[in-house]
Amino acid sequence: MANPSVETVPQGAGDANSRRDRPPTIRDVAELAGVATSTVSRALSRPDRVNPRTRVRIEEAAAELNYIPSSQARGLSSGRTNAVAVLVPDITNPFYFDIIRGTQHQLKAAGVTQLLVDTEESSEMELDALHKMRKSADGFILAASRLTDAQLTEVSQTQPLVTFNRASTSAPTVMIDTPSAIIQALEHLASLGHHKVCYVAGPPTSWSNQMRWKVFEEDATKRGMEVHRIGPYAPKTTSGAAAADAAVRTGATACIVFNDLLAIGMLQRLQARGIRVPADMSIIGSDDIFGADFCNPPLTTISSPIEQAGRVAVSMLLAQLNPLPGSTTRKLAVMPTHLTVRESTGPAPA
Amino acid sequence: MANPSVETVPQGAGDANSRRDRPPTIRDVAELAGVATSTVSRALSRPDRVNPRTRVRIEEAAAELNYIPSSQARGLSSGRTNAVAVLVPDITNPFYFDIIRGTQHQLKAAGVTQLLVDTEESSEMELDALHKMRKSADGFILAASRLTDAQLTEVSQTQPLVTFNRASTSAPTVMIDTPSAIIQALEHLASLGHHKVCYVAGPPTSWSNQMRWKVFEEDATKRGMEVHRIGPYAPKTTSGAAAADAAVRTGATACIVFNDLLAIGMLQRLQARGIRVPADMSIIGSDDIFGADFCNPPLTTISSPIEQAGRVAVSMLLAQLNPLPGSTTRKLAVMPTHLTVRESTGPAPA
DNA sequence: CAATTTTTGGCAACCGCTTGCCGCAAGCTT
DNA sequence: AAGCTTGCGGCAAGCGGTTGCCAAAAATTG
Repeated sequence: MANPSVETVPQGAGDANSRRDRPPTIRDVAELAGVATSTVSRALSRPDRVNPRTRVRIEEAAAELNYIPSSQARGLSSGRTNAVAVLVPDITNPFYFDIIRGTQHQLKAAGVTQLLVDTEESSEMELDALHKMRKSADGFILAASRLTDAQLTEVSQTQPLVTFNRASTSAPTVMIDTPSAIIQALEHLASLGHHKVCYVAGPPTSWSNQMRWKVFEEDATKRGMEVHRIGPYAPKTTSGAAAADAAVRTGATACIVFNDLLAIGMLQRLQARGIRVPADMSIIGSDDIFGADFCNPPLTTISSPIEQAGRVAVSMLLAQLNPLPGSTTRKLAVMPTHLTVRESTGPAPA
Repeated sequence: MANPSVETVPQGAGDANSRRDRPPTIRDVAELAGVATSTVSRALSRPDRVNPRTRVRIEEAAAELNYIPSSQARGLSSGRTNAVAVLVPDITNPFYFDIIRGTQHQLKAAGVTQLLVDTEESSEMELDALHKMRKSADGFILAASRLTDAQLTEVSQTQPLVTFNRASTSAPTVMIDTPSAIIQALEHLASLGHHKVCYVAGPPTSWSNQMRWKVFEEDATKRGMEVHRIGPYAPKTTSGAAAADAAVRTGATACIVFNDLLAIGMLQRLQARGIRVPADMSIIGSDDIFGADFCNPPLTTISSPIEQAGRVAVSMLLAQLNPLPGSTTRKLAVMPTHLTVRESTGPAPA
């Protein structure tokens, strides 16, 4: 600093600023750096808009004061909240934990706050959250949305969002490659000699449930299998008992189950009833959630990179929020799936 | 309203307000109701501060416009954000999922937003989050804080917080009754004839880990048991293998493990090595997380109402934020624990 | 060296809401 | 009836930033 005038900023408050009780504001920084607040603001958000020298000075001042801009105030004037809301149908479900983990991770990396919302499997709550939070979030990630196509379309026109595991023509989507997964699972079952298969259905409003059933039916029929369907069941372990009993009653030798939670519940019930898995019945779950590897028997399941899906969803949303000139925003990401064969599947009983 | 002058507010925009593109602000509501914005503000936040008649009028106007106050703006002027941050060491750990679920639930009921932060088991990140978010959250819930006593004390002077599973003299705390739990577990083991017991330790910085060990050592010694200790291990299933091997090597016939994650990992390893649980070795976990009931064998574990603990933590924090005149704020809540005996514990080998 | 362009930083008007203070009108006292 | 509370609503000053606009300073040009 060769220029002494720089040091001679008007210091009305003497050293009072070194230890004020309130958190420092942009004004404190401005004063300390001897510039206007607008300059501080610019130095911090659009660094190339100010002279490198002043920028450094401001940065130093900010660092010295331990200044952190108020996201509130920033949001007020800029209209951006720097937060995105993640809506999940059921925060209790480990499947969503995985996705939350993914979004959380990626959001954090981007310096964006995650607002977590449990919509309790209800489209009303979902819509309500979407509405109430339109001001407090820059965008939304809808995991397994329960909204109708029309609702989804309407909402997506008002606010930036990306859906996860819910096809949509109106909004960017990241999906799990369910069709492929179901086909892999049926192939596995077929190779083990199963002829009578049963789909254990989840929530009727779940798009992925519908999708799974559709592909299941098509492909199993094509293979000449006897196809059954039971359900719907709530995607919880506690629903597993009913599902297991119903499954046994169909006479099927193998089940593909809507998700792991339900599958694990079935496992427990089957064991309690003395029905051996996989000797008497094979079970295939879906999602490969926490626990699928250590339940008894370990569950054969459709694995998908859920956490990664969460990250991708965030990336897509962020890309939508800050459109980069060159790149066009991706409208669809399909996450690959594979069958993780563990011990809940085996040869069809003779 | 007999006074016509009230109705005769300047209406520059005619009926343009019925369908503006931007979300309605408090001004729109004020205009529609024919009052000042301050009155709207009060009608909405301190209803008894305005005349019931005007309040109704304002409420109607607000409803008609579908008005939702901007939490940003509200926060800016009132200094409150209506959000609380929940810091957990590892969002990946099902244990914290339970507590998150509890806090989320209770916070939602209070109309407060939950800000979830993963501190990655690092006290620096924890401190950093505490600092960075001091403006964006009204209070903090520190789950299993990694902070030192001094840090905790200092922080708790600046911002409202409650700690969970981390004793603190400076901040309100909700704790799991670990001592009792460990004693119950040892009692259980003793009654099964075990004499050589081993504590499998978790993160050294974890207060509850230290606590558990302390009580374990005291009580086991008092019972004349041979006590071992191994660890520390990261509280993840993947650390279970090393822990299991080390445990076997101690010659102990029963282990009390820092948490279920680690215990389940040990179960897997022991099974892989052909060591039967509980015939050859008994295992007791802690927390009763998701999965503890369906792992193989189902895990005997220390159950505690974690989700409820989350709710209590929120209540205590909220009480601290809006002190009710009459009531004194509770400084400590201890959640009861009990031993859930499943199949991973059995008689000591002969 | 004057004229012109580009940088750089300041001014000030918000963003949407809260709140201290004030004044008016109505209700009570005596 | 005059004097005092009390209840209700408006005014206006912020809260802590951002940003369009403008002018001074610096760099470029002929």
